[in-house]
Amino acid sequence: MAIDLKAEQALKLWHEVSTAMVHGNEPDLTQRQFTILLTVYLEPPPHTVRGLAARLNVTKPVITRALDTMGAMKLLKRRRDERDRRNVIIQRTVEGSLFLETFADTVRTKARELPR
Amino acid sequence: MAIDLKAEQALKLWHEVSTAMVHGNEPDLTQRQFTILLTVYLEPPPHTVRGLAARLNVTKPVITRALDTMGAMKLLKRRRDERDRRNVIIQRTVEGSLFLETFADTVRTKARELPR
DNA sequence: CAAATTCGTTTCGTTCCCGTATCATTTAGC
DNA sequence: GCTAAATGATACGGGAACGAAACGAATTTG
Repeated sequence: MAIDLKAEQALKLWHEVSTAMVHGNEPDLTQRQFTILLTVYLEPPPHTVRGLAARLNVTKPVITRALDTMGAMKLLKRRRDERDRRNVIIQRTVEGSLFLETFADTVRTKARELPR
Repeated sequence: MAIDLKAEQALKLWHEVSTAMVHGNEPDLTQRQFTILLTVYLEPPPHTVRGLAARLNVTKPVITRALDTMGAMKLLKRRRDERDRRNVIIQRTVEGSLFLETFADTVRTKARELPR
């Protein structure tokens, strides 16, 4: 059975989750950074700087900088591709998985509490 | 019937909507700006700078600047409170309503297409 | 009516993100 | 081997957002 949302429910869901994130003290990621993080965790590897840039329609430095920032937060990590040492493979971390699990829980809770 | 999402569905929904927004050429709002916009459109008026700052746990200049930015985009507008001229009332606009309607449509479409 | 308070804005200095252009390293082609 | 191409990182200048503090205007208080 498909997930069917009314327009107001959709907005309310986004509002509550966003408010929870802004209000809380979780890592403060930009829209792009969060999108990059989700892409790495949801789409099949391997992920490269170039691939992510093309996938999200942004320039390469955007990806490099996002990896710097989120790498420092331990949400992602870089690894050299040994088969072609020009490439950098972006990998998940335990901390990143936990962060996204917590986020998913927030979404689920807010969705369940949505008025009909 | 409550909206019941699996963790993976929640992440996937966020990912697809975020990707659509990053990829598209819609107004580029920060997380905070978008949250402010949703608050103004979803919660009962009147909305003041001070009220929004307290509601979202941010400083007042954050609200003032967000109103500058989003006001220039015509997503919101300011009005003096004539009963107490120290206050500024934040109001919706037609453009803002349209923008959020389009956004809600994106969420609904992505939710409906979610795998089980 | 003078002083204190409230409200939104502005200023200041800082930090972060952006796109363009360029760089170093590695690989591929001849 | 030597040049050309590919990949990711970096330098640079510009713009936007940040928090803290100070400010002007309006209102409330004593």
